[in-house]
Amino acid sequence: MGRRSSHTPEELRELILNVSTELIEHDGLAALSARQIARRIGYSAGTLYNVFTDLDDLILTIEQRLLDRLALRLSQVPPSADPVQHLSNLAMAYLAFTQEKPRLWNLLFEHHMPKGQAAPPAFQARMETLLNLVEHAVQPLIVPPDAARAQRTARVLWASVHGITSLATADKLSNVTPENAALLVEDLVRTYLAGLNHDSSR
Amino acid sequence: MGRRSSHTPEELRELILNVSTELIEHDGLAALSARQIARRIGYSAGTLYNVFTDLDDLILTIEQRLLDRLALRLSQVPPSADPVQHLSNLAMAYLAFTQEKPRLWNLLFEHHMPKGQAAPPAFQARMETLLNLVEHAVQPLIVPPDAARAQRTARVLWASVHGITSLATADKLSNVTPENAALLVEDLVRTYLAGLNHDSSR
DNA sequence: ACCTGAACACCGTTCAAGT
DNA sequence: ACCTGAACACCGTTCAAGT
Repeated sequence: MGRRSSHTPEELRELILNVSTELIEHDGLAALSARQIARRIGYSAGTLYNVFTDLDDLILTIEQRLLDRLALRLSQVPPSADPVQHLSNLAMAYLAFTQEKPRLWNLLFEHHMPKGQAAPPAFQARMETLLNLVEHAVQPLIVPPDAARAQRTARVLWASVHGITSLATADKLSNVTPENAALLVEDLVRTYLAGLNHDSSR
Repeated sequence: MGRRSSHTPEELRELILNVSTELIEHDGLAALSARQIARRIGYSAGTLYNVFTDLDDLILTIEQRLLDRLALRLSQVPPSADPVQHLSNLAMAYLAFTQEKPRLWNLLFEHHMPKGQAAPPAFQARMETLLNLVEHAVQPLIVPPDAARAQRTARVLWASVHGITSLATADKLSNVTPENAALLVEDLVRTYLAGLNHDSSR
């Protein structure tokens, strides 16, 4: 039928991303299909391939936007005089963010790169940004200052909070539910941080 | 063509489970398909549905076997006089187990129940068994004894170690890799446990 | 009783042909 | 330049028909 031109390329791209995001949040990654997206935006499936190289490309774009939104959210957490309180606030903001659209957030961990392929640099850069935020918040608690230890601490915290939130969302672990995830995250952060300067193995 | 009878029902069931496990470990859950399994076992796809109600049923069976093997492995961790050391050993055994067949282990978190459906009781029972093992190991560290606190502590530990191992496997978080996952797990367990009796918020 | 093969309603991706 | 529709090689699942 030739050009329809009812949308600019940018509009079309947004349209595809929005519809895809809705599909994922509503029914999970498994419900996402090129043909389904096409149906909803009123184009043929082939058109998707003018805008994205393939579904992986589309999905990675959604993931990156999600990370950007999380970074924005975390950067808005008000500073706190007490570093422990600040880290707790960050963890809670993270938890709240993931629980707003749990299926969408889950996308980050359901979706895997093909084979041994690593995530693209743009993706990793966003992860770095988020980790740096945590690392910075952790610094004051590492005495004497130790860059390597701060790095490790930030990663342990990040991964642990991720573990709690993702199990809570999946509802596979008894008593690890969305309802008490906050309790567990709070426990983790406060107890782990309390242990930082009392660890006999340090 | 009618009955082939070259396998007893039990043999057929094992055959399907084994081939499926290999497919998942080799290429991930996405590579598992009824037709692919059928091809490899030399039956038609329809036969799978004589043995399992659907692919979800098959996958859940594999997951339960996996949890059984992990429970066996953890139960073989030699007792240790020091509770912290024992929990560290358990965490390391868990980590080692997940890294032996990372894609297979990932199945537990890639695969989701349809809609708001919960995991079947048999699945949850196995999870309980594993958690009880950790809970038991945690008891000596909770003074004075407090059942609720021990439960929470065990869940926080479990979910946190899960978070580290799963991020390490997915290779999405910089410096959280299979190579240094052990370092991070060790850090988490020792620091968190050190904080148990030094947490000012307790 | 057990198994097959065709059928149905789906996929992702490509690309010649149309405007 | 942009888009379509057909084509190709796949899916999960069901079920009449065969032995």
